Amino acid sequence: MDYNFNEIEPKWQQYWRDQKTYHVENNSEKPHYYVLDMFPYPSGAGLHVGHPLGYIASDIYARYKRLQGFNVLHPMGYDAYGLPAEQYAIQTGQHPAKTTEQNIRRYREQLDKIGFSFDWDREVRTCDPEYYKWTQWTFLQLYNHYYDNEQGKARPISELVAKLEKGEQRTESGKSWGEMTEKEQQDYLMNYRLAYLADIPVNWCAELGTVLANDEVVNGLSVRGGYPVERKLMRQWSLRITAYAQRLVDGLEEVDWSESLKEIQRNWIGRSEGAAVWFPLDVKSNENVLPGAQAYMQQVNPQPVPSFEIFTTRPDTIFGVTFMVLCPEHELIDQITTPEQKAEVEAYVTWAKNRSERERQAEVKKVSGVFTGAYAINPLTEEKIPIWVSEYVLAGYGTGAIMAVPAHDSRDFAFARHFNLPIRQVVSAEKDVVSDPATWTESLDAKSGWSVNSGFVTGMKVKEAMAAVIDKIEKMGIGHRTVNYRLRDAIFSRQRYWGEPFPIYYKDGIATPIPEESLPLLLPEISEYKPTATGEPPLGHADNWAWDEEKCQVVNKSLIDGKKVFPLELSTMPGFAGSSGYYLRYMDPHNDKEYFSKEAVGYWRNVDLYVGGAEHASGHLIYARFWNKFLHDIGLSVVEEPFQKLVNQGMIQGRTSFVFRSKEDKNLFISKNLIKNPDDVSPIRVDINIVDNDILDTERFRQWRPEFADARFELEDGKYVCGWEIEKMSKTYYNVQNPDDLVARYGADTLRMYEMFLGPVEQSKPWDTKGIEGVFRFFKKFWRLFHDSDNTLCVSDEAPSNAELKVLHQTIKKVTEDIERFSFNTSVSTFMICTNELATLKCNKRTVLEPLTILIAPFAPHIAEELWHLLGNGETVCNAQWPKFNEKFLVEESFKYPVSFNGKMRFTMELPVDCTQEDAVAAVKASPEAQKWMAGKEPKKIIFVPKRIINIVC
RNA sequence: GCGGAUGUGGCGUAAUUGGUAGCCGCGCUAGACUUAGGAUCUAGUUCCUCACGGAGUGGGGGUUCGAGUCCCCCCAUCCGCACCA
Repeated sequence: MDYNFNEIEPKWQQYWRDQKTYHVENNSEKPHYYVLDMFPYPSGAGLHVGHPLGYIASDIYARYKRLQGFNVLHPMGYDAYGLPAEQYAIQTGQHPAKTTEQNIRRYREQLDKIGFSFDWDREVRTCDPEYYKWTQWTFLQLYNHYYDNEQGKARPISELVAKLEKGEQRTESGKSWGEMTEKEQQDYLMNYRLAYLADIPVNWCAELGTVLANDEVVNGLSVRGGYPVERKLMRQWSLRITAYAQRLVDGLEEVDWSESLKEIQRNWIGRSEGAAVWFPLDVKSNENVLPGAQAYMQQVNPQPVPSFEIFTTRPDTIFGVTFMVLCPEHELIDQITTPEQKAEVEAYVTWAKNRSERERQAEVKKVSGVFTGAYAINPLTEEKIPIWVSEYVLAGYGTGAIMAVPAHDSRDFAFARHFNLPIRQVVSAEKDVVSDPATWTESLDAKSGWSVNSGFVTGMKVKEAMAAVIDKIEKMGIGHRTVNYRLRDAIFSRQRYWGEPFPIYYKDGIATPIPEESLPLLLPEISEYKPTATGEPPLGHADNWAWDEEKCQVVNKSLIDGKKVFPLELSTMPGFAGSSGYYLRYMDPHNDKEYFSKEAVGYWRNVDLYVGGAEHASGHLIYARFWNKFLHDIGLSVVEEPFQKLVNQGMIQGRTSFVFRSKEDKNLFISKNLIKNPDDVSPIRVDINIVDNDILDTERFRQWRPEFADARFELEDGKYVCGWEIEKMSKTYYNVQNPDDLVARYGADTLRMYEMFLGPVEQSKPWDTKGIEGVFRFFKKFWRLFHDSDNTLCVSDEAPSNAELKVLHQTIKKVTEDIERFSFNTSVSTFMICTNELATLKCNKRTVLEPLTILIAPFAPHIAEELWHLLGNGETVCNAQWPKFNEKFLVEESFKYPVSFNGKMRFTMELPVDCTQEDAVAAVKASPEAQKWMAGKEPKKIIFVPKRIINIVC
């Protein structure tokens, strides 16, 4: 064995540990660079080959930057709170801390084998009290701040109180601040705090026994586990992330992220511009039922006549309104419904409210609704329009009421058709072309064209009409320009055990923070991880879970007296709490006085490069941006956007292998290409470990499962060929490729290089072990450049030839450019070409090979380190200097030594515009430069275009 | 339905950024050395054709001296959102 990775890799991994090679200090003369990976949740299944993909890419970049002379922060940690550990605890009674600890140890072992350059001294774990102290601390800061819309940033809640005391800010109820009771004041402030408690409709998952955030629910099912989720009104902690909606949209302009990811975030925030308009109720036609409604509406809106507020993005279509629709939850329904319609409306509202999210979403296309009997007045046309109630209007968006323009909104159109309501065209695609909407099969929704039948805006383009209508509405005092966001506040409570406790206790029903000095508030031990018999969250089982205000400490809850000792909050924080600020903590992970010091954040600023999966687009990446913006407002983080450049690595899918069992004979398995009719066989997934290049190891297959012991095979050319399909990598599909096995067989360097060679980092691709042999072969060849056939070092100090130098400098140039563009697959190719060419040239010159070990060090650190030392260098290749390429060998010298990367050489010279092929050939042959370049050889082919020659193939 | 992305040999991919396709690797074919090889080396490998030659980057059109690359229209696949007024 010549290239012995089994010996090399553990040796240098130990060396790096001993020498603390990757230890990073917070101050340096060198420029700083921060490379971060999304830290993993340590699941019980361990790593599969998909996990390290991003880590390898970021490690290459971090090592490269270090060689370029940067002080590089490249940390790793664990997102250790989470549902699986708790579910496991419920089933087995094992403390989640214990399983988490075990899983972390396994992850660390696996990571270490791959040779990453993490500074493990900076490791953080979200479940560590040293760490979650600062998660709790940030929560208290959020609780103690509100968003000041005038200054456009978070300010201490005490400033708001001061304004209220001075009477500078009116309270909505009309009571002055001084007249309010303590409880009323606190309730009032809750409407402003950035972390607040409120009764809100939440996503309740009965199976998991907890509420979930919007991004944790997909199609009415929980992301974890896939259990049904229903809407329920509950008193929950929330984060007022909506206050930052505009800044979250604007900030996307500042960062270097992929367009698709920015787009996902923009859609999630869902900014839409439009107008809010008051539609007055038609009082005359409703007089008999309206005294209550009138009083109510006069109270909630400043209009002289009782009115409904609607939101629209198409104010230009206001002349086409033929009815109004309220959501079933709308508070005015009861008041306006006429006695004749009452029974029907109530039945509908009850039915709608009891439907689950899933039912609603599954039946989106079904039209339902009911007429209230009441009418409103279109404020511009003064027409009387009927008011309906329907599910398709959502309570959570806008005002829960819409003006319906069936001609120009497909949902309104469907509704109008179903209930036979009038449809009126007010926009035409081409100027002045109108038709009878009765003949339409669909509405004209596009925000383009011209207004028709629209009073004073008739003839205007849609865009102008929008502006004109809003101006008019504002002048009339019945509405205004406004912006709406789809983004909702983030629900922050979880009815779980394994998460950060809230540093909050309840004094006379008022949420009260525990003093900052008493943090962290430790997660208590409990006997059982399930909810309590009374339906309280698991923390209800904790005996030591009450707060003694005098002693400032946690005490047994039997001591609760309502005077000094009070109950503590029973829910815990969600997963995204701990992951929202971890990148800042890495800067100063052992600081017990502050979240992180001003010096540390002043030096590192923000993450320069963040690598991770795109699945966090609408979760973690929004929450972290919000978190960071808040910390920026209160003067902690120095850059508003936390992640400057973001690279999303693609998912690695599994390639599942199948055997085909005959339906007639249970013991007969037919090779893929011998199947006559697919219906005659049933495909069965087989473990990819007993399949090699789609060829089944029939012996091992018989041993794999008892039921296959008597298997017989119909072979082609003596082989059993399996079928395959690309699926998610999962244990149950037997298609999981474990990195440890590959490291054992080929070494970490080969695994690293091969994962990069697979294709662009950003692309999702199936795992396929086939090609790894090629990379392994490359390393053996590379090793042989330095060694004789008897495996002794054979590097010479002779001066290299220009041909050799040309190969080296081309490699330096190409690899440097590739790393900068994050195109690691092409760098691997470059190394292979370089090695092949040097082997052909029989190059063994130190001045060529030594820089090469540095170039390959980011990709294959172990072999690079070994060769570096074999060449007689001390210290570590990790601190070497990245070689610079010399143009001389790329341009001038290439004339003499036309070694080329793709078998073609390029030569450019000026030619007349009307030059023919013959003229060009003659001109080339006559040119001294070209002659020099071709070095006496005859050109085989000259490809030219007017003005210049492109390729000359010798 | 809306939004985003992608489409190149048997397969993963590359293409000097608009320059005359298929680099590198896998696989395959032939050969060499070998007791043997799933080791190593050499040559070949887009397709059609014995060959000459021709076709060719999902399909169709366009711009250009020149298009895998730019523009328009389809088709297919993947991802995200989904009654958001």
